[in-house]
Amino acid sequence: VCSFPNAYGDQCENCGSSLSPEMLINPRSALSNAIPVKKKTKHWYFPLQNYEAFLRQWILEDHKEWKNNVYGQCKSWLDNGLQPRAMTRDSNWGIKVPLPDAEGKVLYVWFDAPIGYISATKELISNWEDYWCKEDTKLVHFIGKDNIVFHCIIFPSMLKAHGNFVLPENVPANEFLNIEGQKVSTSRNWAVWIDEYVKDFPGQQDVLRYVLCANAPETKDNDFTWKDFQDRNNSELVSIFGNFVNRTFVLMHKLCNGKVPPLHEAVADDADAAMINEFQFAKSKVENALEDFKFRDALFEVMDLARKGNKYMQDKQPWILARDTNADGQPKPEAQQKIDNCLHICLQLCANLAILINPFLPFTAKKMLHMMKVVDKMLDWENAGKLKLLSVGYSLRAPELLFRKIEDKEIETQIEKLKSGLVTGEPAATGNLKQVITEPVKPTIPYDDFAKLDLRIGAIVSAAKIEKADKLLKLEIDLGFEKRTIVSGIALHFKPEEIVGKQVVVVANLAPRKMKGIESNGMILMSEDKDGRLHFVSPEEAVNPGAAVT
RNA sequence: CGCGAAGUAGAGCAGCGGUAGCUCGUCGGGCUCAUAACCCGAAGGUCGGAGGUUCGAUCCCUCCCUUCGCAACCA
Repeated sequence: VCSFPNAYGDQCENCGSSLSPEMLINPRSALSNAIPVKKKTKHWYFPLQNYEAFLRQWILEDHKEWKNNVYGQCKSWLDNGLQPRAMTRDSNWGIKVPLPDAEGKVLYVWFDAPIGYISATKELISNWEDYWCKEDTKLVHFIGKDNIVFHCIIFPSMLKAHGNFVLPENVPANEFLNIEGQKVSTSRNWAVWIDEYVKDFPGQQDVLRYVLCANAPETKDNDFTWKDFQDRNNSELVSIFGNFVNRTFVLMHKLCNGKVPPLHEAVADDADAAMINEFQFAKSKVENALEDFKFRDALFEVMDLARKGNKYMQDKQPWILARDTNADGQPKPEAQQKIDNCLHICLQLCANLAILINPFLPFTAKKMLHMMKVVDKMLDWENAGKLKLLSVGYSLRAPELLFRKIEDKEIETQIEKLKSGLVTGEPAATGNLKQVITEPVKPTIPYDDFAKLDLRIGAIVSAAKIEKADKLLKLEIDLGFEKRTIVSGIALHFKPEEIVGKQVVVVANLAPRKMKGIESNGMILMSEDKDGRLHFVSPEEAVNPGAAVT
């Protein structure tokens, strides 16, 4: 349609046209550059169209609560009409089709991958059927947006066809998470590798968990940035959550002899009651958010409870009450009772926070258990919302910091690491046009400016070092219609004898210039890679010298 | 070209017909048990753009722009 040379067999990245493979002009293999040949083949199909009615009812009517992106995508597929889908491929690797007449056939990825979910369960536990076949099982697929149709249309149809398996209850597909503005790519090494993270931030696994959850792309694509990682750690985990737990423990040791103080009903006030109510309230808010797959909101509610704890303690000011002393320097009994009440509630709140944060930050919950000297069992979810998790009179350990501040320098190191590890310029053969921008793109120019350049293919006829010049080579270039002398600053990168015969791109109408007394008539185009090495820009295969580059 | 999702303060998100809000960040003041929180105050948004419906639109309609995804021998 637009004659874009790198158009794929399904869609053109340039003009966006949908293409069938046969519509391609002059098709080429991206790997070998060979001309494709049409072949006859045979495949096994799944009659997806037979499940259209079922899917319409099941998704469009019975699961209106699914997320916008998921529901919309499914509706679009169903409205366009389902087609039979090939479940086999011709390939020399993969899961072989176990049929006598299926030589050279393997199963389609999306046929065997989801079945793999089931076999993985089987591998793991003996009662695997409880997870896949019982009516009260809730199957939920946590996926990214690019996999929606496979988990909502194809796999459910397969399960339905079999008949004995439960269907997904929900498929809360997320959008994409980028890193520092660019798409994650392990092949380009644009990623945060867990093993390296653990080395660089030992014991801080929960920080990454926190940031990834708090910033999850639940409704739109999102960015992971190291700055945000630092901010969320320092201002939320350290200052709000960590600080609340820390100040509670410090005060408990200072004002209550390191023991859980009693709650004196006689002096308890509305603020105490209100704070206690928040326990149960927070529990149900977290619970509801989790049930709705709103993990960001759920985590926010946990933090919000810690925030309320900070405020409660601030309003109570036990450290001020402690100044109301008798002659012996000890707080008066009534003051002490108020202090007891405040810290009793703050400590029970810490226990509650441990339970609520456990699904998100398990290591942090464990640390808190240690400080509180209680058993793992306390973290059971049904304990959330309760007031008497820590027994009165029980002595607790000294506080240990749950989180530590992350310094600017650490963040800079990570950003540097990320950028320096980036692998740029994927092979052109992959047809990937989205190159990494290593330096800013120059201002836009009109086409006419570009047209002023006369670029030609030339062949290097001879090359020689120029005396008293480290970097210069004197090249004779054959442009077909004439031979030219061009001086090029590439002597540090190539030996003269190595480059003779090579075809290169020449700027043919560049103003002549003298270098070391030799007149250079043109310029050779080079590309510099991330290691500073130079590479010729050359035609993929030999063309006639003088050919224009446009 | 088409289809789906998204575009709201520096960042991350709510709101979805009636004076634009939350968390974090920024600036000023108070307080201080704490890796400091909390309180008070302030700055910062023509809610992607243009039309339309309405007494009134971030919210409804139309068109447009931008980003991501959309049947792979990738999972």
